[in-house]
Amino acid sequence: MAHAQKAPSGGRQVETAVKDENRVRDRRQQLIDAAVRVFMEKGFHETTVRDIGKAADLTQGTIYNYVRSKDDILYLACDHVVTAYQDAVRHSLASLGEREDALEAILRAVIETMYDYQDYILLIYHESHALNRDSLHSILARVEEFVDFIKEAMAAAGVHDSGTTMHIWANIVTFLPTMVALRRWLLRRVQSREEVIDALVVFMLKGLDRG
Amino acid sequence: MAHAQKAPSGGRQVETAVKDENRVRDRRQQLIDAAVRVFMEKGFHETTVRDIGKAADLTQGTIYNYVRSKDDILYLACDHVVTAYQDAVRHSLASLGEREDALEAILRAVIETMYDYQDYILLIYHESHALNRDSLHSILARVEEFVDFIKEAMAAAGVHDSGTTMHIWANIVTFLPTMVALRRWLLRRVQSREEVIDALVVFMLKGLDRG
Amino acid sequence: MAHAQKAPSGGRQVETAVKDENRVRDRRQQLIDAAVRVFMEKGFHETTVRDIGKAADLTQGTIYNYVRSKDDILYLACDHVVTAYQDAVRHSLASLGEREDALEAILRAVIETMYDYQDYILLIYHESHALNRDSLHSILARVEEFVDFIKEAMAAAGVHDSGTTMHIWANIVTFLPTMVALRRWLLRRVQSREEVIDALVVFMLKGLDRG
Amino acid sequence: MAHAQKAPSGGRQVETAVKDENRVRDRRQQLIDAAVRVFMEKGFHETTVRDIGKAADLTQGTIYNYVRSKDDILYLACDHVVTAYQDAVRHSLASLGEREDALEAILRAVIETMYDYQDYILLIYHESHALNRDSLHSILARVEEFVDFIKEAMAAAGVHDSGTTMHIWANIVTFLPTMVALRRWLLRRVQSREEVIDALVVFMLKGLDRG
DNA sequence: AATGAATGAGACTTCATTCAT
DNA sequence: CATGAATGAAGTCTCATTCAT
Repeated sequence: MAHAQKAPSGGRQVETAVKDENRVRDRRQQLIDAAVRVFMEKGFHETTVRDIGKAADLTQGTIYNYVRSKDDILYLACDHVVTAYQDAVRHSLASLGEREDALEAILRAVIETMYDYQDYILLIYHESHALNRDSLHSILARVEEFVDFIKEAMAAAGVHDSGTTMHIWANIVTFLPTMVALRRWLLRRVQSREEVIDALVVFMLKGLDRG
Repeated sequence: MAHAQKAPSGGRQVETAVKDENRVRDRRQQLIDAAVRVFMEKGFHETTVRDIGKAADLTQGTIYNYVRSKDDILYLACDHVVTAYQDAVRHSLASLGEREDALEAILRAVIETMYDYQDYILLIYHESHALNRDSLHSILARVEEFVDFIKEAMAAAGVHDSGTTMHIWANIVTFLPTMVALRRWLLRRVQSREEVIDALVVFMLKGLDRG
Repeated sequence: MAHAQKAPSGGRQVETAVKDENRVRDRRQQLIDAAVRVFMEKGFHETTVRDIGKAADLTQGTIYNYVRSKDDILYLACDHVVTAYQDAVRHSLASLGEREDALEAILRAVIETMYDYQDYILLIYHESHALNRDSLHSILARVEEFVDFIKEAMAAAGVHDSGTTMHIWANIVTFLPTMVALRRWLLRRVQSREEVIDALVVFMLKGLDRG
Repeated sequence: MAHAQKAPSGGRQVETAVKDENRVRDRRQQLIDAAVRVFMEKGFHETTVRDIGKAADLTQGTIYNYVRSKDDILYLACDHVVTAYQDAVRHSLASLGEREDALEAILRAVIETMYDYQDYILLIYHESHALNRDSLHSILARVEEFVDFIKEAMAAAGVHDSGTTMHIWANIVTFLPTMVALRRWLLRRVQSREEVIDALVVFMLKGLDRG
């Protein structure tokens, strides 16, 4: 068992045979970037480890020094992608302050970021079910955490209702925007980015009694 | 190996080596039912043609008399599943008449059917990207058709707005309910079926200015 | 799980994907003969499944229709080899009758057969530790059974002593002859087959108080 | 990469890249001890060079400074193990003197030492055929030398017969005791160490006309 | 001399598809 | 038309060995 353990904050552990942490971080990023790219293009199952290696400029043997299985790569890719999206939203909201229209700002941030990260979102929706139990749970836990984060942001923006309603609302607010990714083939034919975003913002504001 | 062609109403053609149309229909249904079942359980890529055969009580050789590839089976399964869901909604709305609350009835029908067909919906969202171009387009065409159908139903129920808004709205109405399937792992912890349905109906009514 | 089960009398089960029992028997024999040949020449670990396939005139895919793993092949080969040796001894002793010199005949049968099956015996001594637990136990059970058989034959030939002594004696009688295989590199330089056999028979007769 | 040559007394040469002979001797002993341990536990083929390194507290790179291949390690391990056993026997017999029962003492020494070195003996019988020609010949030469040593000891103890008979006898005396290792799974169920040793001594004494 | 990351050949195994019966 | 055995391409992963630092 030459593989040691590395714990990305809060996620599941992916073992590595390499000791130098900096190197692990760098090579993994190289690997993840390539994997995300090629998974988005061909899908996880159609992608071979060799494809990933080629895209990452790593030999197969080297890849397996930083990861124990192809599944690990998928996990790392999904984790990266989810984190990237959520961080982008959090970052957007960090500079929010106590504005009048905080709620609208939240909705807009969520949707706009979704627009920017469409491909990432699609990757998650297409491939996350190929994750094994542990990996999936780890990813879903991140999503849950994000839903809670949005729930709190909404509360801070003055949205109040029963717990169950807030729960559904937070789910709607985090889920409905995925439509821009999952229905883009149908939306793009008719609407521009701005139109879609505006329409969704308005729709949700009304749904949240803030129309 | 003369594969003739068979056109399932409106979809892409799947070739068969068998002449007798009735037999083709029967065997394919057998195949589809089994495939849907096993795909829902294990996923398309994890399922072997042998698995499907076992579930359908057909040998591998026989399967290939009614289908040209494993991909064909996926297409037939997806087509079946989408059609089943949409037919169920249409059926629900057929008995609608000119009620006052037609819009709410539409929304409720869409969501409730979604609840009933959760597993089917998941199958589509998980596996449709494994379809080849033609098959995917065929399925998406069905979805588009359904969105249009809902759009018209909404109009008939008195919802009027600009074309682009109606387009987005119809997309929201057909998309947001998939949340009950795609977020069930998070919703089920807190809410009952009725609560979720009611909340979604109310939310959408307001979003559509009918709250 | 397309593999059904086949139980070679008393041994562990090796699954097969093929239904026709006659075919399974024939193909397995083909496989086993080839495997024994090539294992004897190159050893189990140095032999690839492709090598076995080439020797057996079976493609790799076909092999895996009759066996689930390379380990299964080793098990089948070991089982065959042990059985062949033991059957040969039993066969020799079947025609024994109630002779005066029954004990000597037993010893001679064991040793001579060992001489004839030297290569088989070497295969067992070289590769049996590569078997997995279950397979090894199955093979060892066969050996134990054989030791008991010899023990009874010795008793029938008038050898009597305490149970523990009989146990050791039966072990010696079945073990010492393996020397002709395991020490052949050293024996062959000096002695002929007959000399070795005679010397061993005489030695054992004396050891068993029948000199 | 200039590998120089080092000759372990009388065996085949194993090259090293390191100059300092003391260091070579020390590191190799470290390596051998670890290798023997891990080979006994998992077998040669199942053991990776990394495993050996971990057990020896040496990195892979370092190992290859003292050895040219994994096969070299096996050779060193086998050589060590054979030597250890034989030295133990020789040591036992050194203090023998001109006793009446010298022959019995010899037999007892051989068997008892075999008992003590069971695991070593098993290692030889399990893995020596993985050695390459040269290495194997080197080990077998050691065995032959030992057989001759025992032959002479027997002669000194008054055992006399024709050359071929003496040769076989010496082989029996050195081979039969391996039964305590190779049949221990069957012997241990019934007999204690002392019983087995006594029975073997008695059996061999009689076989050698000294019963 | 030690380290440990990189390499890449090659092993086992799966499975969609074909085809003789 | 059904059967089910045969095929072989292709995939994942391991690991002995090398080599830059």
